[in-house]
Amino acid sequence: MTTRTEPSPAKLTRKGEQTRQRIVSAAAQLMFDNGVAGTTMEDVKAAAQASSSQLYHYFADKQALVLAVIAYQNETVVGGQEPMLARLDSIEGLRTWCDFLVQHQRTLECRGGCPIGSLGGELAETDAKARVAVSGAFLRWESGIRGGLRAMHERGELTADPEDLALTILAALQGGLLLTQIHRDVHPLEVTLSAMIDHVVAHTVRA
Amino acid sequence: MTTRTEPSPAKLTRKGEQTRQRIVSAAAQLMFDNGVAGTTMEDVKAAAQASSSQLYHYFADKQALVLAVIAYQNETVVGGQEPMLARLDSIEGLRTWCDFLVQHQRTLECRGGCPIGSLGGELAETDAKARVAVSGAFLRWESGIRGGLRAMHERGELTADPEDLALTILAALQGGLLLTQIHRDVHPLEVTLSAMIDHVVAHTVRA
DNA sequence: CTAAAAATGGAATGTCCAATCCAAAACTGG
DNA sequence: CCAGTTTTGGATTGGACATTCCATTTTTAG
Repeated sequence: MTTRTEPSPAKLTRKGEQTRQRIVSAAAQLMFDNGVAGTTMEDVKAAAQASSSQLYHYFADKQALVLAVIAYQNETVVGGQEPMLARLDSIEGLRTWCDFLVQHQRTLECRGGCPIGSLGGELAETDAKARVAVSGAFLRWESGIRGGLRAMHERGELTADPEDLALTILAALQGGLLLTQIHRDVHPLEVTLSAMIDHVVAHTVRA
Repeated sequence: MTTRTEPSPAKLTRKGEQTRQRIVSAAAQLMFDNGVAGTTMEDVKAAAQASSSQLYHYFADKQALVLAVIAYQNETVVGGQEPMLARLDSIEGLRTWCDFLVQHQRTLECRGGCPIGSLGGELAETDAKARVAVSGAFLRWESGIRGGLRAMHERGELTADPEDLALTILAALQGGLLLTQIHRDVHPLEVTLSAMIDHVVAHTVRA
């Protein structure tokens, strides 16, 4: 017998799937722009061009929608970066990734911070499920970073512990993003990531 | 003529000052525990043993109370750390500070994250005044860290730029705190701060 | 083609909560 | 001690917002 832990709404038509997606991505955008508390179900309804029935047909309540948004950002943000993370097995790849992150913040005018970190910070103390979901997203992200570093390590180019290094880089990124968001200035992110590159280089032996 | 930018409630009796303080510190604790959105004025009323009249006598609205809480945490958290930050002019002092931060998180069972960073993350996109206030608190914090590093630099013990280093350390601390909060595990903070110490040491010439 | 299941429309409900108001009490300065 | 100011009590209000409900339309599967 299979234990049904998830109250998944059974079947989902193609159309249903589309509507659900429309709701989730609209909610994700709104929550990125205005925070979870700053986003009402009415806002989501309007942005997704949906009705109350639709919202509550696909999601039991707002919390369920929030969980779906976290999963969505996990896929979008972390998943979307994985190709680039796969090239983190060289200083060159690391530089490319950092440049991308800084450039992305410039594009956003330093608004919103990290889509995942922001959700985590806002929900950690009020929604245990959300906290765990964000935790999972961070683990996946960390794992992506670790992959390349591990390769460098196994090739003997990196002397430091790839595990610790990956965790440090993710933390520095999160902190840099937060300061950049608060100050509305990319400088903190630039300096912090630059220091991380420096830090990795310091533990690298010449090619 | 003096421009009155602040709608400060003019005179404040000793008793009034006490009541105000009681409200702010109760609100600060609640907002640390449950977030701003998760804290209602009723909660504050109950915790501070105050009435509606009192809340709205001392604060125009919830946003004004939030600003007061940010100022309070600025004093409490950053101000409270300044004695320790003053000793950041040696690796020894840096280690002591980091140990304190980690130990503090252990005491809190990794709950709440950074009292200032959390407020910033939650409010940055919805309350411009709050964002600026948090920005100020971070600048003060950064300045505190920078002081000691600058001393080391001027003594010729530190080769790296104290400005950039201070910013990096603050970012790493914030990121480490966030990950520690989300994962409910001090490990991320420990590893990250440890890497920062390592990073500073790498730019230090022997005594 | 038809019955069951899924998707949708849209009004309605009830709760929560920030903010207001009218007095009354306590305190301050002269 | 007295007039003015500050502080407090506590009921009330008005709106925002999550959620529910019932009817209707659309889609799926056999």
